[in-house]
Amino acid sequence: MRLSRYFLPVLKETPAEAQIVSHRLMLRAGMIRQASAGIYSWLPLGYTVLRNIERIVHEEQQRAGAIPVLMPTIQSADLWRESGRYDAYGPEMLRIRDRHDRDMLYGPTNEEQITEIFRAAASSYRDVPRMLYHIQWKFRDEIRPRFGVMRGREFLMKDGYSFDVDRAAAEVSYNKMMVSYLCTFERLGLQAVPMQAESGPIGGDLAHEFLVLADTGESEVFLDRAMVDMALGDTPVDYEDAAGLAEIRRRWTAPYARTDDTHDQAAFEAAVAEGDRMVRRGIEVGHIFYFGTKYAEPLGATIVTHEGERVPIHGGSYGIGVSRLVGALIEANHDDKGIIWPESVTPFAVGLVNLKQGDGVCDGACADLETQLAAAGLSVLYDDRDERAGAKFATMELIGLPWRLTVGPRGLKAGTVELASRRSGEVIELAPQDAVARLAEIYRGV
RNA sequence: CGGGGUGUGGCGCAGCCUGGUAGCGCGUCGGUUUUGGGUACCGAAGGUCGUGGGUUCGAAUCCCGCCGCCCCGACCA
Repeated sequence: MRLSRYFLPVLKETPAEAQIVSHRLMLRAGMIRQASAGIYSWLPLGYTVLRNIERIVHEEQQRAGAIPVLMPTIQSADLWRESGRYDAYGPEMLRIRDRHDRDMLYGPTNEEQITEIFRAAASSYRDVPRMLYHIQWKFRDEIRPRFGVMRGREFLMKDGYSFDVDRAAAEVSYNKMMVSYLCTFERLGLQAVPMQAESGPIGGDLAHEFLVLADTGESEVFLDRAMVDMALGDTPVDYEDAAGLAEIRRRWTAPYARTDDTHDQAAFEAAVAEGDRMVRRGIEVGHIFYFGTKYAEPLGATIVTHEGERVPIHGGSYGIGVSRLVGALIEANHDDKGIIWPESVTPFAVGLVNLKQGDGVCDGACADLETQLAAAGLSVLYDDRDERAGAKFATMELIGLPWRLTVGPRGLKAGTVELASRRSGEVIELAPQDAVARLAEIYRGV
């Protein structure tokens, strides 16, 4: 993509309304534009990142055995009356009336809908376990939307649902999702710590929130230092191995890690040595919980067991805030110059800066690089504007491309271009074809 | 919903107290400059001053209503 033909409305000055760094940088980098309070348009750069995150979530969900569907944003109130939540949900639910005066709503979540879909098709223990999920826009009429896409009213969420014959089986599904979440966040380059969450009406410990540590987080969190650099790394993940999944969950939930909702200071002090106690702030990016038969019972979603007994389906619900993750990623990856995208979500693999636009040799070298990068399957944003070098570098830094190729007459005389890392600042000079090979190597398997 | 702010070209702001018909910086456009970290100069375009009403010879400015947006609190991916 050539910048002269792209749509990238970057801002030199910081918009006054943006209070936190991710919001400021998203506006400045031309990723989003506010439509009204808590509602945003996604501009090309932001939309690309959003889709990249979506893609990773899709891949990891399906790897864990979840099956993609797509449910509507607008729902009928009838189902919600059946579950009893139409009245329970409160003003946060956007209620709409259609031309026939029927009560509709813009879905804040989809438990009712998915349960209705599943109950119509499932009749026996042979129909479970199943996990269905979708990535769809939600609307919650927050009292006070703020922080850009971190707390919007309209937001993109992955919500998944598991269906099992009993609690023990549901726990296996739960573990699959927990591990899937660990894999997902790790691929996104985020350290998201699973924390004991309020377990709701069912009890037990099958409820966790995943929090990214960041000073601008909305929740206060208490955790054992051991959680901070825990990583799956090369740990093999086999979603068919229930015992292995349970072991991963055990390991990741052993150290103390709780939000202020569930925090118990005495337990914290008993479990963690003073020097390892961390009190920080966190951004909630995921939430998994087992809700038992909460929806299956009122909605009559039942299956017949192997023994011939009709039982309500045991369900679980698993959310990832996809649009929020864009903000969380920036909160976790930025410096005073701008964003620093992880390779897994960057909108372009590399930025290309031509230091002498209009010079035949430089222009030609850049065009060659474009071709070679495309052949290697690498996306490139080529700043071909007639601009000063400093302005070009600053733009690349602001929008956070992790790698930058710089082409100038000085280097070309020696047959080299510069490859610079946004994260480390390191700059190396090498032949153009070697730079492409190096980038291909970096992005292999990302 | 309670408390505190704010609304003036695309962005950031001044002007408002003390009414006289709108200004600055950035950006944009046309030139010159051909640039190794936001270059300089010349020229230009662009504004129903959120909105409705009132006071006045005259309102961005004073008064009243409404709306939008932001911040602080209780809820949430």
